[in-house]
Amino acid sequence: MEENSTPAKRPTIKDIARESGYSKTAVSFAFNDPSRISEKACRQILETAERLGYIPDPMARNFSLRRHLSIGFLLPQVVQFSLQNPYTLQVVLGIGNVCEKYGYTLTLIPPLHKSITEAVRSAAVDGLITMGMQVEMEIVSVMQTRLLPYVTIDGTPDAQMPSVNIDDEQASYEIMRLVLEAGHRNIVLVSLSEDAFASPTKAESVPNKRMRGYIRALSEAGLALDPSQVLVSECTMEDGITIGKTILALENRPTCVVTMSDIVAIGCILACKQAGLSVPDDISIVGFDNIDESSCIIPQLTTVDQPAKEKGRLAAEALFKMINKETLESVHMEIPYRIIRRESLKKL
Amino acid sequence: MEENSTPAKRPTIKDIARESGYSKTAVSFAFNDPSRISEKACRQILETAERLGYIPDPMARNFSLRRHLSIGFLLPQVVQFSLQNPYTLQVVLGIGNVCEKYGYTLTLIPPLHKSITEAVRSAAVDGLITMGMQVEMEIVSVMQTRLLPYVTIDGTPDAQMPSVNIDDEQASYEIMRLVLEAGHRNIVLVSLSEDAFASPTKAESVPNKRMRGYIRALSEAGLALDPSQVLVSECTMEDGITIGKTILALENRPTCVVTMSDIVAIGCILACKQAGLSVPDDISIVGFDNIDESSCIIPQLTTVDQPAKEKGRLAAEALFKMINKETLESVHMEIPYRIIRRESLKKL
DNA sequence: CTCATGAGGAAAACCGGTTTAGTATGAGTG
DNA sequence: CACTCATACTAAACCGGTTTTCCTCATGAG
Repeated sequence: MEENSTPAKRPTIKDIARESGYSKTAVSFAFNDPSRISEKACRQILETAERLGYIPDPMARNFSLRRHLSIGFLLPQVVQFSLQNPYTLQVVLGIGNVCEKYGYTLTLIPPLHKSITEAVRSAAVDGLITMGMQVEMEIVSVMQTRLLPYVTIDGTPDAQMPSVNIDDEQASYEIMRLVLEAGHRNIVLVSLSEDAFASPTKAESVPNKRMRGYIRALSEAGLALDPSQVLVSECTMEDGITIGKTILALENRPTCVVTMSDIVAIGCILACKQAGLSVPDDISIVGFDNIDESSCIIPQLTTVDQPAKEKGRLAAEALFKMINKETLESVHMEIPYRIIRRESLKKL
Repeated sequence: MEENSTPAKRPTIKDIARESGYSKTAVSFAFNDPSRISEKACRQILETAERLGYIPDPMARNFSLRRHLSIGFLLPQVVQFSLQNPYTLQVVLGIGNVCEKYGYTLTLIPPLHKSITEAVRSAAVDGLITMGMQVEMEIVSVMQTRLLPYVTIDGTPDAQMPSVNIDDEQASYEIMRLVLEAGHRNIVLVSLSEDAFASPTKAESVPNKRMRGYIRALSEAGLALDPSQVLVSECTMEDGITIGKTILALENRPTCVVTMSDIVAIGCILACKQAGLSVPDDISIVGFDNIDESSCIIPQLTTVDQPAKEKGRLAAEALFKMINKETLESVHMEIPYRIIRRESLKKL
């Protein structure tokens, strides 16, 4: 207010020190530990600060204290897709609740123009939660070099890689058995495209684990998997619709479509409805995740229930333990899932 | 790797300078502006950095460069509620897309234990987007004192308050006219509770503007508004269900419920379904926002379509203009809305 | 009276980068 | 040959806080 000619500059701790007649140290104490100075000094300093409009620079504080008070969530896809997938959203919610509890903010980190690697190099956070990460990835070594704590959800458990997962292979095996027991033999599988974090060896990626589960059930039933039975989809409803149309156009239309994501499954259902087909009378559809929408849509979706919010919560709690140095070793959490049988799978 | 006995410390620019035989300045140039040094020096420095596992500290860089490379979104409620409301989520998506474009991260800022004021004081961001903010609020003066650019969505336009809005009063007026034209006279209004940012004078808050629109339409039809006709709800589906039950228990059950939020309206619909009542045959329900779910639910919801993602986009674009000092004055954007007439409103 | 103690506060180092100001060297120029 | 200029580099200041170290002085105990 006083200095209205200059382009407006915030007062610093030094200004308050000078103006109040005390030292920088005293000003710092007035804000952080008033017991260290006299009441009179504290009062005068705070009054001066108020008068000059001084608010301690958060960046300078955090820099000095070597902390960010924020944890990062590395978006698996562009913002749009990531948050539009209810499964991912629930994960974010779980993380966010924990952040709230600890008084931290949650930084959403989109893959930058540059690259994900660059995003991780420059991320201003105390720890990072990622989805679908595997040890071989470049960003892992970046996080390690930065000594940045991290936890991955739906990634590959490893000594170097704290993780939160369900038993994807077993869950997939079980739901495929359900499909087979319902009498289906002509089945199309819809896998998920490995997203942003492309990796050389994806043997242990979630889509691969699930695929192994499917295949195991199929081969126990004496069925081999023909590559033409497998399609790949982005994890979006739009892509689910596209895939649905593709499937309906197949000359040998399957009796059941097994997807790795409810949001894709719902896309398929919509495609069927648009084509005038009935689910499950004309074609059965199976999902994965059990998002809220899956119990609302008609027909209700047969799927694997996995507690997304809980995954986020556990990952975040583990991350905070690491940030606070309460944990030294890499923890691996495997949480329960449930097979949910509903209308979209019909007995032949 | 070399120093495995000590508790692991990251090398700093000074270490690289010493180890490579060049100065800190040279190391800085090697990473930021290689043209300023010789190729040989650059090569040696980068090689040393690689060998020692040096990654420039983002915090120190940002501090030195006086920037955060992140913008903040002040959550209007706890994380859980904010992101579970599809309207808010779309706003976040719109903001996120712009952040992505500019290579910024998006920091979600929950109201801290401390207080929202404390959260804003210590937010490590280059600018802030808020919802429902009004000039009188304490956080506004904090942002001004911090010289932190900000834009509010669904807040009160003001010389001090850049904003993105629709014409809430007119939209509400129009949808209420629709209700009245359909013959309804026994109407209950469900307003929204003013959230976290309590304010002394809320004359211009969005709920109040909408209420004015409703009242104008009502009085034009010769109807006065009895306070008992107005209920207040949190902006969550759960609270919508509760409100719905409350309404159904009224002795003089209304023929139409007009809400200020689709998510609340959907809650009411669910409450009606649970009670075995038909919407709209037994009771009509009207919403606001036109979230995606509103066109999926049965009955489809009569509502006001407002472009949530676009609101987020515009707010973020304006904010970046302010951050980059391209705009000096406070901008106010008012964008179009559309009245959407669908099944949930029945003609009497 | 002497000495230990503790309170209150200041000076300076520190966090890890960027940037300004300045130096040494060698090439080009009239 | 003296002068200018560009190149390649360094030292030191700087960003705005926190924290360590140290000084001074008043107080109370022995």
